[in-house]
Amino acid sequence: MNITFNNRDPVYLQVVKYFKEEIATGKLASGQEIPSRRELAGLLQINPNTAQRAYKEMEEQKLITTEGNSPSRITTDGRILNSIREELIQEAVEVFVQSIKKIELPTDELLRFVKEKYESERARG
Amino acid sequence: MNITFNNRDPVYLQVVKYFKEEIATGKLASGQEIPSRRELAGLLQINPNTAQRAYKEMEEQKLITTEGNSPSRITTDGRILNSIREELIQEAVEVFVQSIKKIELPTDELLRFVKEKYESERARG
DNA sequence: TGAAGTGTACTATACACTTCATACACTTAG
DNA sequence: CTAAGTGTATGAAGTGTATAGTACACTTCA
Repeated sequence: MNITFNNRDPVYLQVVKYFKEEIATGKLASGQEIPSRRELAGLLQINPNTAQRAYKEMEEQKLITTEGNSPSRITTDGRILNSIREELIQEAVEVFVQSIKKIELPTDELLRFVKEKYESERARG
Repeated sequence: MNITFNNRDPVYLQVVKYFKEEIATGKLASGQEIPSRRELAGLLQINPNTAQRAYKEMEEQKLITTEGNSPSRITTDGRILNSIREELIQEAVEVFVQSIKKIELPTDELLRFVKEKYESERARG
């Protein structure tokens, strides 16, 4: 569990995004068990209610499923699993373009900035 | 005054960003007068205190200056004016890269997504 | 059977932040 | 001088999030 919270966004949404990223990168697989609410709360040092809220959000988005009181699992719905990666990318690109478009920067210049920053960031990570 | 507010970010910060964009694109020039707090509030349909807070924020960032109760003006400090554009770009790129880096997308693929979205957006605007 | 763990739900509280309402001192135009 | 407009300051109100505590039905397992 390698996750650091920022103060800007709600914790439960950051948890949701974390799980989406884990799925998108294959670190969490179809049908895989995930920690219980209380266990996750302990791992991340957050309140159990916050963990519950994150899981509830993921249930509604059909990322995970829960039957009775069995441990929750990553969904086995292939369409959803495949769409998560695409969704994360499109969402990030959308937000970025909206935030930058008023500057009226030439396309090649913009791409150069992105390429530079992205590669320097990947070199570290 | 062409500005639409979202519900996610504080209004006063959206106002600040709006002014920065106007400066970065040359629509607001060095030393130019800007509306009074109450006048801006009327134009944007916001509370005068919210306008005040936006102006206060811009004062602190030295984007605008106010002497006595004369109308506030865009700063004439060339270094600041030149840095605003760069700042907006770098900030947007930084946020974008941070939000996307965990997906581990090949660089060329990422650039293709950005290029596509950016150009389709500029075609409309 | 009984204890522990599970998901779920509810209320109450605290805190940070934004926005709103009001007031005050000052300057300027009529 | 008076009235309107200006910038500024202060406290109240509203909103959303996180936390705390409790409760209940259910399953699992010793």
